[in-house]
Amino acid sequence: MTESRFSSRASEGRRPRAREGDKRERILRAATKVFARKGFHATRVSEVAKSAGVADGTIYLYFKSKDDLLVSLFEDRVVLLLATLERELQKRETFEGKLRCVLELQLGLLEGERDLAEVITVNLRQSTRMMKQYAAPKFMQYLDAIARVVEGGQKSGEFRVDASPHLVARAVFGALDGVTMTWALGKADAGGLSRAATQVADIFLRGLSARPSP
Amino acid sequence: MTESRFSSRASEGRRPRAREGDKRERILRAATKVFARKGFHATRVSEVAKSAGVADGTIYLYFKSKDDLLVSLFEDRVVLLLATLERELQKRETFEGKLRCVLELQLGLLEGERDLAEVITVNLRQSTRMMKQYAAPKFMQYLDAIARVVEGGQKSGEFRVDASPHLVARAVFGALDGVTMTWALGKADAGGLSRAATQVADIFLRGLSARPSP
Amino acid sequence: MTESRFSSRASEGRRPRAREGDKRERILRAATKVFARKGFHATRVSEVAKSAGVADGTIYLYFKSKDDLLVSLFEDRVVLLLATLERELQKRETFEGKLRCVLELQLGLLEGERDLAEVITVNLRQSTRMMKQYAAPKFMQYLDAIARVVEGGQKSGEFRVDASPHLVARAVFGALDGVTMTWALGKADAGGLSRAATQVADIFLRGLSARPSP
Amino acid sequence: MTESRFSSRASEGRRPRAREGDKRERILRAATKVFARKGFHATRVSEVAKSAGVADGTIYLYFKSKDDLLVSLFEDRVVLLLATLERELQKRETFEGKLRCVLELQLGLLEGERDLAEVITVNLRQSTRMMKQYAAPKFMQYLDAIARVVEGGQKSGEFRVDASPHLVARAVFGALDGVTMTWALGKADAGGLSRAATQVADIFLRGLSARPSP
DNA sequence: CATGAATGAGACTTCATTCAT
DNA sequence: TATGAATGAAGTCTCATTCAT
Repeated sequence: MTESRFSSRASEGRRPRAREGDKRERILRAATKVFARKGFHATRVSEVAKSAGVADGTIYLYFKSKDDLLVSLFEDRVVLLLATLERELQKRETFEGKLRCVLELQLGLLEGERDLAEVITVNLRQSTRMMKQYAAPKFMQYLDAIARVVEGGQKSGEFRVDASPHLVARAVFGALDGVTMTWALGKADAGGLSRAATQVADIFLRGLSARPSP
Repeated sequence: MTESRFSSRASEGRRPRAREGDKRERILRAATKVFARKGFHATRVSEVAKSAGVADGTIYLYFKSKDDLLVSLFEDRVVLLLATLERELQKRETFEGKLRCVLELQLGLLEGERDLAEVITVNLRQSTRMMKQYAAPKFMQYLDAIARVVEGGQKSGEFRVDASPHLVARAVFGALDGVTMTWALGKADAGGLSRAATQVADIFLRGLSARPSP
Repeated sequence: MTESRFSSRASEGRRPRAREGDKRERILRAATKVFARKGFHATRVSEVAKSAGVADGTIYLYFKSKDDLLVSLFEDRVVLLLATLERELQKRETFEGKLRCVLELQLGLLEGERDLAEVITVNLRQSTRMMKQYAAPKFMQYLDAIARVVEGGQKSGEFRVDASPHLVARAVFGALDGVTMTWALGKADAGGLSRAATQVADIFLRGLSARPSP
Repeated sequence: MTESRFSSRASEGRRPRAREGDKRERILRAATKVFARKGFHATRVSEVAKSAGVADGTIYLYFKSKDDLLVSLFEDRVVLLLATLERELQKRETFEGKLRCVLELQLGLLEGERDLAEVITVNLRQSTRMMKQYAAPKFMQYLDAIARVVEGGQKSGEFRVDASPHLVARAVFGALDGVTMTWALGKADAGGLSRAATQVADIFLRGLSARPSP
């Protein structure tokens, strides 16, 4: 994973071209940690600043507002999922493989990043404006990607056709989200998400299969 | 479902014995509506008051704080789900029937109550204290109930045994939560959730089935 | 001391002519107790009501406002001191006797009424408007009475003349106030104030004496 | 008495290290003025802020709460009296001199600071928590210092022994407090307190004297 | 006369954001 | 770039007072 993941799409027009290109990153990392621990609203900008080892004002050199911190977090980390997903989906031949890929990616990317997982599954929903105006479209885009896999599988004859692709997409995403949330809020044991991915994939794939189970 | 579902278990020890016993209820209903529309944090107590047609201070005669409003909402409406679930599960013979029951109830109860659905799937997560200290245990309790159904099905031979009951429970809950969330945030077409319940149930049941699909 | 001490001078125009003429009194007594315990501002009207065993609204049938409660307390209990003082002063022959009378009355009246003592020495000052607009004039009137005793003693040759009567009055009053306050805030041992009166009187009388001490 | 008397011992751990080291001082001065004029409870924090020429929020950079403002006022200004008293008492040879010193200091320190005098004699008592938990102990400490002077005088044979040192201390303090209060609430004529100190001292000293007056 | 649920003005305090240094 | 003291708008909640019953 190169610097590309810290692409500057977000918060367009930021000033610092960054000699030490890591200050923005430090802030983002600190935000993830503190947001996960205390929740978005309960977290003070000054706490993120202290945790990042910068002055309060410095945050505003890299982010437009506290909300932008959350948006940028989403942008920088989650958008990555979409890009990776599209790329990986190409590589798989079967739609079964593609769907399994979706599951593995969504869970695999968060494995080992418990804080990020918690922010995405729990905290992201704390900002309504974000959910409705910003994150929702991204979610939809992601759900569409999943839905296309399902639809493709139906056309190819791999998946049963008596299920709405979009509904399935929502169910798949929700299932993974639910698994991740309880994992993040609970024990968060190592390897838990990877193992979960396989099991959940098995269930969905069998459930969607056009062919009788063996 | 009669008025009894709005029992006043929550916030025990409230003062007013209420000449018109519906003031507390009016506030709760207003809160659900406004929270769904603007989100918990973005909603001002005064907005709930205005929407309920009472004075700001009146809210504090029935609820300890703004947070308590959300807790009570959860208590009064969602806890109901648990009770109903336990009751309904008894009536079903097969575990397939029981699992289908879970799905139908979770979605069915929210059908027609879009605001409530949105509050539960989105807004409830806006209060971290609530999520971690209060709602989480309730969720766990609910998940346990689902897990027990899965476990029972495995023992009876109805369900395949190569899936962790708790993981399945999380996936099932998450899938329904995801479906509800997109429904609440999106079109929320009539009957959508009921139809969804059937389809999602089909997928999970087939996915979990111990017998080869026909 | 007859019912006359609960004369209805205060809060002129009160409605209740009182079948049970003790409700106003109960409220006043409750107010004294609660004010002494928690302070005037920290005391809620509802607390006085509960302590008096009446409804909140009932208080407003007997008193115009919370402030009026304090004013009335002052009126009903302290104004009594002035009246008694004037009466008693007449009976004493010497000015030494008159001054001793002042001391004994001020302390004697509060002896056994610790709550009242605390309200007067401490709580009364919590309402600025009261201090400046209401109590101050009463204090001045009381101080004047003391000053006249001193002045009389000076003219009669009993007291030394090199001390301002008004200053002495303030010092005497303050000394008693200080003794009362520490008594009320502290141990408040029985008989303490009476014994104190004698000692303080001895000091002031010797200090003011025109004749060399024996 | 230099600026050093406004040392910043109080509210330890304040954030601002203060570019212009007088902002805290400005707030304290403004608070003294406004508290004296309107009373503690009737004064709004925003009024203190306006009077100090700072924003409302700035007050909370230097003081934890409105109450802390009063406590700090007490700390910064009154505690000084104790320190000065102990120091000055050392310098006097006779106990007569020491007692006179107490009187002169207590009144002298407030002379010219009418607002402060009013806050201490009147407003300080407006916060019950303050009186009981905070100020009372300080008062006791101060009273003890006076009592020790009296006791010393009795042992040295300067003062008569038929008076409780603690009672005398309370009377002395009260007398000065009473004089100050009426001075602050009333005319507050220049030099009044100094002249008063001498007269009150004369009375108390003669009253306490072990030897016959000349 | 009595009640106590309801009112609503207004206070304290927080904290995201700014800007002079 | 970086800082962090200062700002001030705005929210939650309290509580004296009212008034329909």
